[in-house]
Amino acid sequence: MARKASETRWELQKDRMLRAAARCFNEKGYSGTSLKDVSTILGLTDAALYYYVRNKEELVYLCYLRAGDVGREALDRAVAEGDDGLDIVRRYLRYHLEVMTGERGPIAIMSEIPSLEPAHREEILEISRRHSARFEDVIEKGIADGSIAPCDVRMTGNAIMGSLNWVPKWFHGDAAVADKVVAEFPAILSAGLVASGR
Amino acid sequence: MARKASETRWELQKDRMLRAAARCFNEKGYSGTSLKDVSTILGLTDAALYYYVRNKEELVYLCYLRAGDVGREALDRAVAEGDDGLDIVRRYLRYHLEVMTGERGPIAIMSEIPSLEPAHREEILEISRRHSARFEDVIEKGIADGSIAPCDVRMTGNAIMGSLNWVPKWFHGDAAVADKVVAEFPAILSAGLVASGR
DNA sequence: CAATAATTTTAATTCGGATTAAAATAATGC
DNA sequence: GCATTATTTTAATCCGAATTAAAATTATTG
Repeated sequence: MARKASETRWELQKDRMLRAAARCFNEKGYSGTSLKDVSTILGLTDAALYYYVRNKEELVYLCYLRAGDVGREALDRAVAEGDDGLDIVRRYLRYHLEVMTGERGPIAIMSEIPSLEPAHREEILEISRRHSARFEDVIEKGIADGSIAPCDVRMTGNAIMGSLNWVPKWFHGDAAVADKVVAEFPAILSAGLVASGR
Repeated sequence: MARKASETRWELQKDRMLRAAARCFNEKGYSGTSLKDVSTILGLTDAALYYYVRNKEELVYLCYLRAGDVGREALDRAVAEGDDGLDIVRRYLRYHLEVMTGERGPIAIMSEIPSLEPAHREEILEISRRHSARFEDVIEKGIADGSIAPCDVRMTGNAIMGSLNWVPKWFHGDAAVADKVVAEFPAILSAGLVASGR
């Protein structure tokens, strides 16, 4: 109830909880994850989670909100720092993958949006749609500036984002693999975009 | 598609059930799907499903087995009919996508392997691993025959399979989109593989 | 048509994990 | 050290979907 005075500690614990939950959801699936699984990672009792969250649905919702933030921040940064469209795509992929496979991870795969309650579902869907649209805009920009070969922007976006979204399914925290993912994936996923003559 | 000449009514209904279940699982998530959701699509009562399957876990398991079959058949056919490594990759993608987006679909996304019971889980994991390994072999073959540019085979395989696995997440049966997916995806996903000079 | 098997339904029951309330412990400010 | 607030636990309860058993319906076969 009270959540004013010591927001720092509260938020730290809550963030730990969200990371633990994301890990469970990604690895064990949503239905396979009980609140006990999450709380055990934190060294707590399942009931303790209700101090931070109203219910399991909200736990998923917050994981997805966090996932959305991470994606948006990566794209923001790529747009801010990047050069032409192709460069922005590659930076975005690298930045996003760095977080996914790094200390702030894991990031929840948004597999269970439909089981969110309507208001939350709409919000997450909107975030998701907006992110895809922004990414497609970058591809279009790349086509316009000549760095990216003309292509079906929607399908290409779907292809790249799908691959990215699936990463947490097979990446499970191995640091050596993380380096390889960050090093290889941006090039692999953007290889098909490169305009001829580059 | 190796369909038996005479399929019993039981087998036909069971197949309908598996497709209905795959659709529910993909669209509503596993936890969001009740047996009632599946049975309603078939015009049945939830309890009727138990005539075809021992329990919900087995329903998932059979959906995944089916998904595995579809992938294997597509790869078999691509290997049988294809030319060099790159051609096999492209055919595989096309064949697999044709089934995913066609009449036999939808195909279940294997998101909930961890919640399968141990024996089933191991079996599905093994099928999944074998499929990935076969796909990576094709990429290696392509590198050897010069059709595919040298690359990190494991990462490249992960990238392509991830994108493929995610398709049922955003494709929901629109025939026009299906055509576009089949037409565009194989090229998009294999574009990065092409050896220079092709 | 009778008889048997196949399929589905009705009507419970079960069961595990989510949720809650109250109590206990730990932290913090004065 | 005392009072207040923050955090966690204990110990239920709740709830809904999975599951089951028996009955009812529908198909099949000789």
